[in-house]
Amino acid sequence: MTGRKKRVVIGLSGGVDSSVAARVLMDQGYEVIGLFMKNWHDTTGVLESDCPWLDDKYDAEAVARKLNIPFHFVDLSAEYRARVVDYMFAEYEKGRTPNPDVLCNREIKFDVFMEKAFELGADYVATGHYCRKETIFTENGEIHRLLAGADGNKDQSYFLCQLSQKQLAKALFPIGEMMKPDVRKVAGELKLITAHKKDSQGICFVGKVDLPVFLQQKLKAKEGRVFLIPPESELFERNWGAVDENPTDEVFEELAHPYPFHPRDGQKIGEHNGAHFYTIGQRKGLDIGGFPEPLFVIGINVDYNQVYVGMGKEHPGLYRRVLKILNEEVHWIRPDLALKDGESRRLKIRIRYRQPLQNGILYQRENGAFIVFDEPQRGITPGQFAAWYENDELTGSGVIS
RNA sequence: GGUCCCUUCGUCUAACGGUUAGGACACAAGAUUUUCAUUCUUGAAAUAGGGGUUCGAUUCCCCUAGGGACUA
Repeated sequence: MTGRKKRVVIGLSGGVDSSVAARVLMDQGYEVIGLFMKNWHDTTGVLESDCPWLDDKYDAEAVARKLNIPFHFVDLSAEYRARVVDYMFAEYEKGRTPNPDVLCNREIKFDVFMEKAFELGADYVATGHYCRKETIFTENGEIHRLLAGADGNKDQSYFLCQLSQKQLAKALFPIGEMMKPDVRKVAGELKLITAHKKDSQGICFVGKVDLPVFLQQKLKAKEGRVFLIPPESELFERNWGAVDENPTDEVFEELAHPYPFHPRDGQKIGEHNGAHFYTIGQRKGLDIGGFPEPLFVIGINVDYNQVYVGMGKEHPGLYRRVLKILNEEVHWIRPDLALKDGESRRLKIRIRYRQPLQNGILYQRENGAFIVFDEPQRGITPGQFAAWYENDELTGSGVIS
């Protein structure tokens, strides 16, 4: 069983994190191979650089050379478009707000890319994510735990919330124990070209985009109306407390439902360019001024092409205590910890990247899973992922309905 | 048709005859952020037009262009 070194393919992105991750693997005694993937080249709606992927490839290659590891290149553009970008368009078209990067990890990095890595003889696939994996052994076999990164400020476990045990089994996260400043420091000491490169932002592989422009490749703009809903609307008179004691399925369903706005609930205050370009909680881009406090999107209806807004950051339309996840969209990274119908468990949840973990209870019912937060949550947005943690372990996630 | 009252950044508005004409929202640019958002900082931006009176006019007066439950 000894002898040959374990071979790891590291996804070199051309950034600092994966660069240092490669080095860490070498220090840990693995045979390391760098593999760069090209996933996107279209620049429609992309701000900044015209050809970012080529710059990144150059940097990744330079890093591989510096570390003296083999470098390979793979073009996954077709798969990325089919499994990430098309999903994005489809979700926005339905009036939901997708998280392409979560899909990118599930469908590309830890699927198609992983397959390519295996073709190179890999035992494991590594990435520069700030998160940790721990494997425990039980009588039922190995169980892989996805843990938050040691650097609480950079923890990226959220983006991996849709991974499976099978994917996790082959994954390594070399920098999960490190703090970001230390990663940069190491890169500097190694004189890696990526040492002082700015962290990437925006959609992974695509970059920072002007979303309406990007989406207009596929979704057409069409003028619709914007309605202002007063905070005292009866729509907000929900008895949130009902969910704290023996809630029925009806109570769950009612409280987890987005507010059903209708034009008669408010007044028309402007026009927009397509309801599917907006998301819950959004402030910028409405182009409606003159109100004493900012307006936030509190609802969108793509069937009637309507956008509903509320004034002020405390508007009740921005808050809810309950969300629903369809049964088929409940995903347990730890199937062994999955709740059975009728069960519930107290845990911590976040509904977007970098949101501080929130206390709440997950209820598994016959008609779906429901998360009840201790405190009302701002901007619960259909299409986004709710990820739940038990201590510092991400045990499951699901798409918000 | 008469006697009145209004007119300031894109919008809503503030300014004893003396201010770099202020603020909020919107917008823009940066910062933060491997989703979408949020948040933070900075910036650009106006006295309807024309005449007066005053050392000095957004402010007072007079004319031309847009709104008001007094008038057979």
